Amino acid sequence: MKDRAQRRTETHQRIVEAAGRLFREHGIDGVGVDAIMRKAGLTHGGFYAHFPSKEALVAEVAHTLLEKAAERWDHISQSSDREAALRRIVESYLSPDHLTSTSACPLTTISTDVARRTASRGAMAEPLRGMVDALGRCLPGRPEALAGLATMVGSVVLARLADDPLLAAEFLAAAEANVLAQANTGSRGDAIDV
Amino acid sequence: MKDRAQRRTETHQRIVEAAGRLFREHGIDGVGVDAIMRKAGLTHGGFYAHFPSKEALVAEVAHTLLEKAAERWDHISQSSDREAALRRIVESYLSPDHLTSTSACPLTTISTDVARRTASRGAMAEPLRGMVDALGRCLPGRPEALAGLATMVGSVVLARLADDPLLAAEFLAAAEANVLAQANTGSRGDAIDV
DNA sequence: TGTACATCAGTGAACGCGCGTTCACTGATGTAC
DNA sequence: TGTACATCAGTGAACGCGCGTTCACTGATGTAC
Repeated sequence: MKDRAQRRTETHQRIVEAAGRLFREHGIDGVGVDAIMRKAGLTHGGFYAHFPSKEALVAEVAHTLLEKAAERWDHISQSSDREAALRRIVESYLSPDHLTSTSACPLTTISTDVARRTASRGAMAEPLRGMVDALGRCLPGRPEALAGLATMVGSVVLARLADDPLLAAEFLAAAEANVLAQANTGSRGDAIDV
Repeated sequence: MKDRAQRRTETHQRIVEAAGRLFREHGIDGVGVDAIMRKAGLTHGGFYAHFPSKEALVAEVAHTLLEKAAERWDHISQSSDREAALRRIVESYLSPDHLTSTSACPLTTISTDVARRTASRGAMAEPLRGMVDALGRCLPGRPEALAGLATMVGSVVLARLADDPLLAAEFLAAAEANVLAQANTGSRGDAIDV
């Protein structure tokens, strides 16, 4: 029974992992159950031994993907050197690789799709709060964390839409300057130059 | 011949308009040609008298929607009172109505869908540059405009995802403070309090 | 330990359905004389 | 101005296809004695 349960869990995670990659690359409606199961090394019929519906998978994938990102940020934000932690988060989020990676942040790839679906809307809410909290630990306050996350997500989305490496790089650089500058606002002192 | 051409153009625009609303509300893959034509007061077969394919419509809708937004911002940004112009743009973009409106900015609703489709990728690039330029006229420089647009787009997307009116309002308020504060950065002087 | 039976993750054919697209057609609007 | 013909925006039935889901089944792994 233990082997069985363990294998089952492993397969379940393999499906979630495969779907996570495919959803981010082609959009949720751009990927069928068949393609997901093939990527997970299985056939489509077995899908319903693991999920009641595709919508249930979407909700789990959305939550899982953002939860992992939240955990990473949480870990980094525990560092005693706040500015270094902020720089680590911001620089990796706003790196050129993030624009094309199949492991891109779900906030920049499937957030609008997820928000529209009643079944999965809300699945990302809790890890989203976690990301705001983690960022908040590296910045003067909560408003800076909320705006900082928004700036990063928006710049990645717009950089992809620009369809021009130069404009894309400008978006990322401008966002980086904006967020890093927030570290020195409010009670911490005067703004640095952007 | 003039009546015919005029009627044809009107119908064409009616289809684009209907598709624009439906795409933003349900996503591009969430709306069929049939639904679009019915909303435009026609039957689905007539669609191909106006567009070679659904993908062609997607590209035109994406471009048209953002072009209109760019023109609005461009007009506002011509004002002599830069700060008032900025406030007009920012406050309307970050109003609670923007979260649920069927005429929401396409950058916050269909940008990821559009960016993924080879046929429509790039359709929004030119009006996107226009929006950056317009915002730039109300802010000290180009980096502030790029970051400001990213912040506004990101905060609307995340506010929708929050699935909680309070957190949503926090995102919008934080973004508003961030962008308005940019008006006083760089060569213009020290930062105002957020 | 060996045997008989139970479980159940995974298979693959089949389903109904809605999609994007095609096409023969209609009938109102346009042109030619 | 009136008549005959041409045009073409729009109709609606039909198409092939891929989707999400179902289901009878298989066979490896588990349990009972």
